[in-house]
Amino acid sequence: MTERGGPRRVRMRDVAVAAGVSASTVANVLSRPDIVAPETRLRVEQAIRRTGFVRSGPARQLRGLPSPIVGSVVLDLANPYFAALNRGVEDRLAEAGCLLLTASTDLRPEKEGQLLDLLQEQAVRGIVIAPIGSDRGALLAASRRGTPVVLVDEPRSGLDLCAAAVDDVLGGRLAAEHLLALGHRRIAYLGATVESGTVTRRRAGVRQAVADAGLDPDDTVVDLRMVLHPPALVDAAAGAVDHLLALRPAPTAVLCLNDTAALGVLRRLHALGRRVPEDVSVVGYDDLPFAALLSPPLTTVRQPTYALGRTAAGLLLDEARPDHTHRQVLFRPELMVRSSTAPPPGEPAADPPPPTARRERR
Amino acid sequence: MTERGGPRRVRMRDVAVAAGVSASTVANVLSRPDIVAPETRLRVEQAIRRTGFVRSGPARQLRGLPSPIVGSVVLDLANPYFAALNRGVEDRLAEAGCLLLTASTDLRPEKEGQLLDLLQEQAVRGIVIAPIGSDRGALLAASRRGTPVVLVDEPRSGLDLCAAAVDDVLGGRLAAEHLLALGHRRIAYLGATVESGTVTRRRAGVRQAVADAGLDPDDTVVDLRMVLHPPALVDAAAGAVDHLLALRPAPTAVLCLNDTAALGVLRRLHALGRRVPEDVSVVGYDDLPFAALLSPPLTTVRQPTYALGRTAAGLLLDEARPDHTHRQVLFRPELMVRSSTAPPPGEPAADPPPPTARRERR
DNA sequence: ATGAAAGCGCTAACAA
DNA sequence: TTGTTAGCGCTTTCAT
Repeated sequence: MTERGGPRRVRMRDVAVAAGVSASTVANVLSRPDIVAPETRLRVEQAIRRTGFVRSGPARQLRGLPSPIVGSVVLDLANPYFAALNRGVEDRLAEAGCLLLTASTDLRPEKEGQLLDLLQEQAVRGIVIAPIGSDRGALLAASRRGTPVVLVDEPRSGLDLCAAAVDDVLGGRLAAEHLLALGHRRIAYLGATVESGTVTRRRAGVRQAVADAGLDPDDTVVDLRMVLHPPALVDAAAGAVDHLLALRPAPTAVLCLNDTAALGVLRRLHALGRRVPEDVSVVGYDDLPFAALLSPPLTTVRQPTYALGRTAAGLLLDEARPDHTHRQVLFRPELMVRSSTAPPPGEPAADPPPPTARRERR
Repeated sequence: MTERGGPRRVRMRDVAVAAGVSASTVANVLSRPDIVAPETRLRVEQAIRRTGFVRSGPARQLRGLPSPIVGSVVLDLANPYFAALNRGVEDRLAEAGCLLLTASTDLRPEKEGQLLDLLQEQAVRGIVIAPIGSDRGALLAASRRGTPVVLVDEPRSGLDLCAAAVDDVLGGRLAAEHLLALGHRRIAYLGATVESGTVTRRRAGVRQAVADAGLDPDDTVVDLRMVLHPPALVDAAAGAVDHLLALRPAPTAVLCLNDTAALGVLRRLHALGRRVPEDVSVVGYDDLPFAALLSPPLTTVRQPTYALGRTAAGLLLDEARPDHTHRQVLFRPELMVRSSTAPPPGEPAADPPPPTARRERR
């Protein structure tokens, strides 16, 4: 139908011939138009358009020019949290003319390792990664070999890398302090058997808050761990509710690893006829757009997701500068108190929320 | 601290020297290990590990090997619909050892054009695109020049390209038929001033259904169009509610362009003290995970989002086969009837929903 | 202002 | 079984 024999890619040479000049002149028109005679330039530009020439990125990279591609490795791009984070990264990079190549690890360290190799093979400009494996060695090695690596959602912990993270321990503390102030003394923390560092650190924050309140974390905090992956997170969370309700003494509140899990928890509690927050209090994490509109509106911890992504990208771009030094940017999470939390059953009126909390304006 | 003068990338030559062989032997160890003497192979493999060698993708591409990178161009990756779609694309590609490079157009045709150029410049293996501009010429040109292009969320319409799409007209029809059967005779369609083809086609489906019911679409369907971009979608949708309520005669139902917009509509209606569905019925689109958990649970149109992404990726991978012929895969949307829709105020009991609808199991 | 030439790191055909 | 060689398409001196 169209030309036979596979559409040969148009090269600079072809344009040169079409314009009656040499290849280097074509190159000059593209890279330093000012040093080409206006009339020649015009001829070349027309030839470029006429032939549909697109220059070859791979060839340019081979010549030593930097790739415009940055890699992003997240836990799961279908998770709205990472989607928003990634959008922040993408936007900041776009301002620098860069593109973002994203892949999900599904919390599997071996997949993370493969992706890291693949990205280095592509000679990307750098990598933004929310790591799951504990193998920081591979990250350090990549960085040392010339592929800058920026941690996101994970603190620097003394590593020779840049990092953009949220204070997860604080996030856990804020949520726990809120529940403790309401009078809860038996709190479930819904995590997973395989979970990211963020989730683990928040649990530590919860336990800290409990200890600071003079209570024993081992008595007060109940560890609930979902087995993920075959079931979708929201369903696994729903399933966890049955375990929760079977516990004795029964927890009066659940802290969920994120809003999506809270969604599943609410669904199952509704289905079982338990009232939220009268019978059980539920707290989410992330403050996704839908959190404020669930029934009841979800108390949750807000993270500056998009800004986090932008910041990580900014740190990565900065690595190209000669005077760059690795650094960490740490954001603060914020408790959003809504209607899914209340004093436990049989408790008098609540204390006021702690000063760090923000009660939502209408 | 580490080596001085920038960490020079390790090349095949370096490995060859370290192993005391030639570069081609190293290449052979990597590409056809079986033709290398076991003992030599071992020496080379050790040298590879010792030196931290990573082969150069750009150089391989220049030699004519295909890039493992596929480009994905969506309207907005922060939109959970596209995030899920993209995850489908990513997973299918991963099975073929490919990586996905995603960028958002924000519904801006000029950004779409730039991205297309950038991706072709990178000599990606192919492009999956949810197009916004009407400039199919650029897509066709890219395809003809050797970068396969697969349309997603957009029908083929006779173009010489593959496409994976959902029947949007049908989706609009289903939603409208449901409302008509409930007795609604004045229905608002909440779209945008700049909207994707999907949204436009659904409106057409709505009008068709109305016409088929013997009513005049111009009287029955009210066009509500949000100005997007400065305000986030959910806020813009909330704002549109005020316009909606000012209309005379007032619509008794709103069809929203997606679930996120429906979120905003519900929020504002609640804030204004209107009851859903008693005063106004609301219908979303996409059936995102939170839709079933809003108050009230949202009637919406489900799309096979993840499958759509997988299919698109599959079509793209198929383009590499010599006997490939372009084709379209069309999915059917499905109406999910929940509690945000009911007969209009002052209407007797509802007719049963049309046979295409699915009433959710508890 | 333009062109000739070298070479980036790799692969594949061919020679040894 | 291993090594030699000739480019892939481009950028960049360095002539002209």
